[in-house]
Amino acid sequence: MLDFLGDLKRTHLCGELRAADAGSRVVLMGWVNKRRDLGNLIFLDLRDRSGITQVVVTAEAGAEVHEKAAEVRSEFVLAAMGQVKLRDPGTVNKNLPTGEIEVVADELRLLNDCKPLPFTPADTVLANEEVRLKYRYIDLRRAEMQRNIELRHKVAIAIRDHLNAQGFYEIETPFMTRSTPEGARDYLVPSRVYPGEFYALPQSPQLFKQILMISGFDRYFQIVRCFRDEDLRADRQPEFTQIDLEISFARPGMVFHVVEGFLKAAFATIGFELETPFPQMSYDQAIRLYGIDKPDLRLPALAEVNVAFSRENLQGLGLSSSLPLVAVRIPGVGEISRKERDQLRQLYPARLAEQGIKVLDDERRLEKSFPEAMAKVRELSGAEAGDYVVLVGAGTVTLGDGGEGQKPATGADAGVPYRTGSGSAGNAASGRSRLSMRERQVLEGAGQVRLALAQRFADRHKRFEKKGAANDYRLLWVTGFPMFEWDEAEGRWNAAHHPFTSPHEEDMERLESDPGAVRALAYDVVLNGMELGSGSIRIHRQDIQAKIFKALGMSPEEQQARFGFFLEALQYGTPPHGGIALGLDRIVMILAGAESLREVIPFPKTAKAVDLMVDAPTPVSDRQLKELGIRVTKTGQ
RNA sequence: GGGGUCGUAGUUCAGUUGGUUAGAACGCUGCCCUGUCACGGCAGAGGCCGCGGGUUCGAGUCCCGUCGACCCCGCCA
Repeated sequence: MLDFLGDLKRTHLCGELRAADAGSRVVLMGWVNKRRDLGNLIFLDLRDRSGITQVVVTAEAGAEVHEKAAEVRSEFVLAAMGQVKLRDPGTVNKNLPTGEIEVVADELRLLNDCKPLPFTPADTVLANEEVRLKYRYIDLRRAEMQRNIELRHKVAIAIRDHLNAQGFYEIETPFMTRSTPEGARDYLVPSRVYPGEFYALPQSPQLFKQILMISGFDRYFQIVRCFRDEDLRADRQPEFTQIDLEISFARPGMVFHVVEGFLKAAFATIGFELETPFPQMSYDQAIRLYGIDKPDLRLPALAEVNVAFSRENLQGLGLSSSLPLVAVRIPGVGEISRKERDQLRQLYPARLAEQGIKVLDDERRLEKSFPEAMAKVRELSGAEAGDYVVLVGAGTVTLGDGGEGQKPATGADAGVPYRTGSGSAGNAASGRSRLSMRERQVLEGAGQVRLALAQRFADRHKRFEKKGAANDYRLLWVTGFPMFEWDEAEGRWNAAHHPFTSPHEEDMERLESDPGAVRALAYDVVLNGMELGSGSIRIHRQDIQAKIFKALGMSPEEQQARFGFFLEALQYGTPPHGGIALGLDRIVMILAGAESLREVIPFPKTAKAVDLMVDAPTPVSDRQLKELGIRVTKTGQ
């Protein structure tokens, strides 16, 4: 028999009571985390989001309350009234913040019962994720999920407070907007009023926030949901939350300062003091030192070790002498058996072999053949005893075993500047050392080997623990990204960041002559190998914006059709501006020490973009389709 | 789209070389128990071995297909 709440009021939360409260009369309300029924003595662990308090019901308290207590099961919802009592010294529970006291109940109200559960929040072994997601409301009761969601709240509040103090307005932008088929696929929303036409859910509020700058709001931010219809990963959900901001009259340094400020505040929520400002590194440097544009600084950089070998020795090893030979060092690995080493080879991306990139991982054998060179390699890479070192270089022979499907990379050793259509333009002109396509392949290959090994040996070198479980937060800015990337499939240039990014002022005249050499005023903020956010100084002049669209192969008509409203807006007094967007989910994931975004999103989707709890997506009725003027030609099952 | 791991009771898992009636723990039901906090004791219920097909005298186990969860590649301006 269930009771009504009546006008009963809660006096305390379940995690609040301490020894000092002994003697006071309290009313607690919550869920039964666990019951221990000893017959005439029953213990109920009552739980709410603040914690757990032990409620004791004895037979002496009266038949009515005792019978109710005996009836209670896991996750029943009840109100317990009684007196706080100090526990006898022998019965104190040191694992519980409230463990010094208990509530001796003289009355219980059963506010609701609970069916036998698929799993309980009190379980020590975690249920399968499929089950957890289907019964997400139960899963979210678990202490860990409660902590994660609370942390998310605190981080969002800390960031809001910080940005507010810095003069930012939080301004909402539409969810139903225009499809701009560039980059990720859009989620579309059909229009009933205009059959055959669609709104799109925003991949980001990019154009709206730029327009807000045109409108004179000076500093905008929004903690906003964004949508991308692409395949998922542990760190990618189709809907995700961004901390989106834009600043008028901005220089990159201003954006950096703001981001550093609110990240400091976010990390403070877990009691971690972040050092600011963050170091900065150019894109080229990142590739050279780490073989990736989002370097994980917790592990040693790559070392170029060509000088250790003579040209003949390199040729003897089947390696190109004119391309980098890179040492990858993973500290603290210790002895590796032959069998282990063979297994490690499975971790290296298959693409390396196709590209003719060699991984030399038999150090003992190399030492035998080239003792001096290998000593030099260890010196150059800073290796200490127990560090695992493998060499990555470009093979001279790119014909594979079977000799098929492994065409030699064109211009292999020729030092052809990467990303130039012509293959010859402006290396010297820029005054910057540009990586050839082949050099980049070697360095990126080494970067991938580095990450694969780092992950494999995460348990052996403490500094690099699993994805989220960092004890060491290394942030940095990566700057000077190329403006364009050559799209092999489409045979044209793509915007590396997005087409509203301003080219570097010095590189403007190369827009047409040598697009591959143009740097963008774009920047990423990177944490332990994960891209937390990405931003840029935007184009604020219509003429430059049109040039960029043109460089991207967009005809004036197409520009007009897709971005006409924006090109027009740019002409009505647009201030210079720039901004950034950071993934809130990723930040919270890192702070929570979680390994998947799903652990910090209350209602996430599965890898196939399904919500298992509400079972979405679903087919819709013919009536709905008819109203929208839509005919379905292909169904999922 | 491709590769990998997994799918057995409500849950987490075990299940040998293909061989009788598929097990354990927790949970659930009933009984006992006044100091438990992973309470304890006794008894009991609970299975489409993801689904479909095949091989076989015989399939949880082998083969093919399919569905689902997870991880990775592609993809993610």
